[in-house]
Amino acid sequence: MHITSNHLLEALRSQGLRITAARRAVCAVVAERQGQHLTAAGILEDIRSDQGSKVDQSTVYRTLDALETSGLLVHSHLGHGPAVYHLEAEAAHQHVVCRACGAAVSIPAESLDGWIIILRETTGFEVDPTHFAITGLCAECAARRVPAE
Amino acid sequence: MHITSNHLLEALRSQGLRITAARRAVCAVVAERQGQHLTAAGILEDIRSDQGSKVDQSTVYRTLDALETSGLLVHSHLGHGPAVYHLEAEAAHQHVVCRACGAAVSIPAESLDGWIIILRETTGFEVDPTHFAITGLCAECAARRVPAE
DNA sequence: GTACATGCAAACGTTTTGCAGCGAA
DNA sequence: TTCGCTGCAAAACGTTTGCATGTAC
Repeated sequence: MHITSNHLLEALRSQGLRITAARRAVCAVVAERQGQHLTAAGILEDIRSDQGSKVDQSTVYRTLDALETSGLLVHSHLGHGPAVYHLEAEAAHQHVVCRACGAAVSIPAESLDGWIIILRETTGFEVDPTHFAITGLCAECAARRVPAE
Repeated sequence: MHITSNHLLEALRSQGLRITAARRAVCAVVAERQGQHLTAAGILEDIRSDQGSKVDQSTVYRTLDALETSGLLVHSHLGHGPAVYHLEAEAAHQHVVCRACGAAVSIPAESLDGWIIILRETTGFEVDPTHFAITGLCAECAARRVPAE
């Protein structure tokens, strides 16, 4: 599934919001970079360099917020650092991230299915199976350290 | 298992650190409030009200950091807001965080044990079972929205 | 006495907010 | 024309750091 900038703008319009140059710029970057982990700062820089236009950071945050309200975008806080945004409709990219070296390991999606179902039955919580990051230590870093932190 | 303030201070001493009034105050709160999700700000307030003494926030952070180095304390980032601290010796639990309302649900660590073991055997990755949050929708928010499945 | 720890204050990175003017509808 | 949106600047937030003083050992 491919989301275009127009899809995003249409979602904003259907919320009764106006289509402005700033919102076009943000949506263009979000559509262009889909599949990546976007940060507000990264989007801001893209707009400045790729498009040469100037949009304020507060406007970027406000637009991302509107896109989240529309349900097309979600953000997560993966530990330290800025929040990361990605399209809700993106393909699953489940991975675990090494907190020491930053390496990402892909894991089979099905392996968690049973647990997700149990969690839903016991707590009502709907785990988002398409996107979450788990931290830990990759094989290399685990061998180098005694797990502590 | 009950951890006392002295356990914590002893751990600091064995790192070659000095026992000071500020560290006593922080350890007292951590020991007293075990089982709860502590924040740096909450610890600071406890010290001020419960004990009437004054400790600077930077000292609280530095002491918590030292306790983490000792391995007795861990912290997690549950999305928005401040980091939460809890004793390592406490019953391990995962945090599941609602991406809509930010509510955090604690779940027993054992429910993931099988999966963690499989992951270690297949990829060598050592999941840190206390330091990650899984995103999803809590029961309330899931009921309010139709999940874009 | 000598490191080390502290309080203070200021800096930090990320995000939010107040406001006057601009611009989409 | 109207009200929503914008840029700007400043504040808010949680956390970290530099430094002179204080204190455990």
